[in-house]
Amino acid sequence: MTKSNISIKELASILGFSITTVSRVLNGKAEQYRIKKETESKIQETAKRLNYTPNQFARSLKLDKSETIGVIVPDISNPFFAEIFKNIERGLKQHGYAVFVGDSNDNTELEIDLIKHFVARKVDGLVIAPVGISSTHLSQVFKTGIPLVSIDRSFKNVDFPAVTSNNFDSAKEATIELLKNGHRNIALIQGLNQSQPNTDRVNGFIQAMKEWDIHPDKYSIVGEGFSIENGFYQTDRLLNSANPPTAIFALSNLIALGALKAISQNGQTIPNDISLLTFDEQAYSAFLNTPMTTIEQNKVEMGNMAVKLLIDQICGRKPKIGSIVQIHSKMHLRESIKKIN
Amino acid sequence: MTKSNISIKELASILGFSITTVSRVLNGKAEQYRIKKETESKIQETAKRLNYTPNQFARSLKLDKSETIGVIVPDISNPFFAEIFKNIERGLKQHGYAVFVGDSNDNTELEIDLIKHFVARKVDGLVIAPVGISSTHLSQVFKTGIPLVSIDRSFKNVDFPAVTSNNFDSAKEATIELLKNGHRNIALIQGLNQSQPNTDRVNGFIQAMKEWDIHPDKYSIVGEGFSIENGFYQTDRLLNSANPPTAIFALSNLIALGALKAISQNGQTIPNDISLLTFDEQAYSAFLNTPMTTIEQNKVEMGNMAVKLLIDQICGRKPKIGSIVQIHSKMHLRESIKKIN
DNA sequence: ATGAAAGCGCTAACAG
DNA sequence: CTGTTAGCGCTTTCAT
Repeated sequence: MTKSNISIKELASILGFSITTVSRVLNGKAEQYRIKKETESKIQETAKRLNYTPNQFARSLKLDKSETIGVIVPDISNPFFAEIFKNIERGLKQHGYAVFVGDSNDNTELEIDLIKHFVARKVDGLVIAPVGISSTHLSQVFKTGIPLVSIDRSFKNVDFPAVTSNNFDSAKEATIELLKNGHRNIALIQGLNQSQPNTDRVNGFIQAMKEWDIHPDKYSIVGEGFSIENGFYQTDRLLNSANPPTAIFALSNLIALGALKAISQNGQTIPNDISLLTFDEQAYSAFLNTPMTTIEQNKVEMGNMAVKLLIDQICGRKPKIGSIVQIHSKMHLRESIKKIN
Repeated sequence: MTKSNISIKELASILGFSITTVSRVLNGKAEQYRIKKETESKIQETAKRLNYTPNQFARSLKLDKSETIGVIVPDISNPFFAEIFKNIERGLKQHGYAVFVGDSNDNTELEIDLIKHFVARKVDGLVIAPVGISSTHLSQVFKTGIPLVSIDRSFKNVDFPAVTSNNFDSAKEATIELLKNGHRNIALIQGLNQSQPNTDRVNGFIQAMKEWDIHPDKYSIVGEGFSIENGFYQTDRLLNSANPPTAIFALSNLIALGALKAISQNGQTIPNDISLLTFDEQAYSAFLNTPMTTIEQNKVEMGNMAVKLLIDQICGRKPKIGSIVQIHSKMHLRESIKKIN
């Protein structure tokens, strides 16, 4: 239904030049084909005056590329993904791409569906924050030759590049912060088991404990999802257990929110009764009654790197097999950790 | 660079039918052209087997429509817009559209730019959460025949439809809640002056005051932006003024966050020292030290309605001039308002 | 019940 | 320095 604009053909006939010449000028190839300066400026000027815009479909059909990228996230209403996305969109736009978004709603079927959809529309590349654990569908598209980068989550034994946070190191660093403050009986509330970021974080936690010679009997690892409910349930259970922890390490902001609720319902306060530390800096983190110590993933860098890795592929620079770029996170030390002896 | 799929031409030659026949079957027009059942099923079957997918560009070029919608938001990392967007994307996908997103970064120039970009890509329609106060560029595209609906903000004297919250009514209702609890000296901290939602909310507030016969000298309206900084600055000022308010009504979640900080820095607590009420329900609203009373806009309904209004236009149902659909908001009464006498 | 052929708007190989 | 022309993959008018 879009109102049809002027075509290159009409433009040519109005100007009295051939289609080719017009096309060349409009594609910045005047120099290359030694087109007269006068001709060039005349064409440029009339094109502008008549508000000529090239028909993308004809272009894409001819060139077999769309100048379009598909981005898929598990949940765009999650600020973490929204912020990453914002940076990806900005970067891609600067490179002249329009971006399709799909929200997979944390559902692999939907993710596969979206990929097909985008492939049918001949996107020049794909940036995907994958739902989960399986990656075969991703390898499949990548093998058909579509540039691809995965973000937030990576996979083993896979050809396409990924950008993630340094989950292992930052979890370890955060744990050490707890240890330095005298905590030993620490409870880690984890997110989705088996997902790569969760595994890395858990391993970082365990490594710190190992290095400080804390016996596994001393601490606990519980939980099974990045949700408020999981955070609430586990914290409530921990607080009412025989040997409640002195500190809780939550692996996501939602888990922390659930923990907050359980702590307050149990009549306890942070950090007097219990210390709390969490992944994911949020706008409100510093504004909670007790400003929260958090680990902030660098969403700007992650987005930028994803764009770079994608553009590299599009320009024919093949990624090193299994290349995973880790972006450094940053800890915000605030008042939710109590020093004990 | 996308790996070229099989074309209708190849398909035809493999099958031994003409391109025309194949095209007809694949477009579900077998019946209409009385194509033999046998022929039809043979074509369908091979198409599926060879994994044929039509080339969208060729289709779009021929049909002059893209089955694509452009959506523009001022800030996708703002959960309010992200959630609305999520619903829009879902609805549009169900109608077979792919959706381009643009983030205007609260900048009208960028918004105009994105519109041009999307128009050049011949989107079949546009959903825009406009940055601001001017709407001439919107009227312009709409006049060229591109279906358009604006969301969150509406404009006067404009032909395209809009969906917003019932800002006036919900602000009035919220104010009355404060009044019923005995508050008179209320400070309203507003957002972007002159923007339609802000104006409506301020007017709702004033109307409530009028109906309760509260003289304008009693209350105050301050502030000039939907930001944390504005919330902090104004609250700090109010708390240290000669006649501090007993309640603050914040017109956005960010303003409330700033207020929270100022209140805590001044050594005061909610609701003992001061009551607080705010627009925008957030994941953390109920988890703050004092669970916050909020006004939640119905983002699901807003998104769905925007999709409906757009599809209506695409299907040729012209919108009533100046039609603005208002979606009802909902108040969450929690513990941040103190009853005083 | 099926096909031939034109044409959507553009680029690029080939031809001066 | 500029032009002619083929063809990208599809839909559709006109023929048969």
